[in-house]
Amino acid sequence: MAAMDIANHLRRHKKSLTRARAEIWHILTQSEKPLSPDEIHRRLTGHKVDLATVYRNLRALKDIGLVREIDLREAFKRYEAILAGQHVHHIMCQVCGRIEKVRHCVVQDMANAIQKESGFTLKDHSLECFGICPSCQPHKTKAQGT
Amino acid sequence: MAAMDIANHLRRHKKSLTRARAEIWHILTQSEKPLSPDEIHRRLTGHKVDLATVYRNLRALKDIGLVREIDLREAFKRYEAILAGQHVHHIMCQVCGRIEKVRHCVVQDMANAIQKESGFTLKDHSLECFGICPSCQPHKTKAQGT
DNA sequence: ACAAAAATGCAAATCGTTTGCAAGTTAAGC
DNA sequence: GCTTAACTTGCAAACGATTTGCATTTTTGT
Repeated sequence: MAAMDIANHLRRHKKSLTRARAEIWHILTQSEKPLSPDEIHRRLTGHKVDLATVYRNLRALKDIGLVREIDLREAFKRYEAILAGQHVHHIMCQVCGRIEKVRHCVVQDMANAIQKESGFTLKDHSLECFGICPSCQPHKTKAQGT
Repeated sequence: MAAMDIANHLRRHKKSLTRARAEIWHILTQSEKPLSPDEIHRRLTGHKVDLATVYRNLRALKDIGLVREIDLREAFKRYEAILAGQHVHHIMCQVCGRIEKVRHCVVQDMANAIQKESGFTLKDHSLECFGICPSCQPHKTKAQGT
């Protein structure tokens, strides 16, 4: 999704390109990691934008495919801009909380196996990883479910 | 985790094997799919157990590795018993909500790639799939982020 | 059986997120 | 540019899942 296209993309879905929307989109595209609604809200600099508006816009952007919602087992969800159809997963350090992107993904390889095993057609998936980042090694952490 | 071992496992962690705990564990081991705290609560038949107690026990069981917490993009989390070190993922039908297990998992194959790419050591991951189950084909659904 | 530790019920509190509504902003056509 | 309909926003209240304080009850280890 090129930055230029956002206005058209919104228009196609009968959505307006509002100041809040533009600012939120800009913040997301500039961030190296997915952000929580609250983090986004705190980064808004211009005119006052209500947190409820941030939530409403994140949902709107998600609904039309501009934004991805990510669950890293925190108390809240995170959001990131979907750029150029990229397929991204994340790995979060269980010690320091650092979040990085993981571009390698083998899940599509599972599609056939899943199709055979369950008869489901795979449409989408969430894959989030947890581990220990280089600077936190060799800490130990408690086991977690998968 | 053999059913027999639960008492010992709890004892090792200074936890008691209470009636509520035993009942919740039984319900989880008998379920074919992960259950929400509320579903578990409603399935409790014996003496009255408060919903808060269900939450406290699920957390306790999760903390000592007997239970796995699962996020299927619903408003709540689901929980399932971890039996015999099984490694399980899930696929939920985007049309009817049916949930099935997916035993095939290729994520471990990603470990090396992730290690190289980010320097993280992979400790754990969440992989939940969404698609269309056999009886709901060939419905169409809106796209979702990954 | 006892004392100490752990768990429970109940009610209130949290906290992320959503919603109703009146007022403000944006889009589309003229 | 102006006008109206459609879409958004701020604000406050509502929500729903989950958590917590505390007095009481149950379980544990001896």
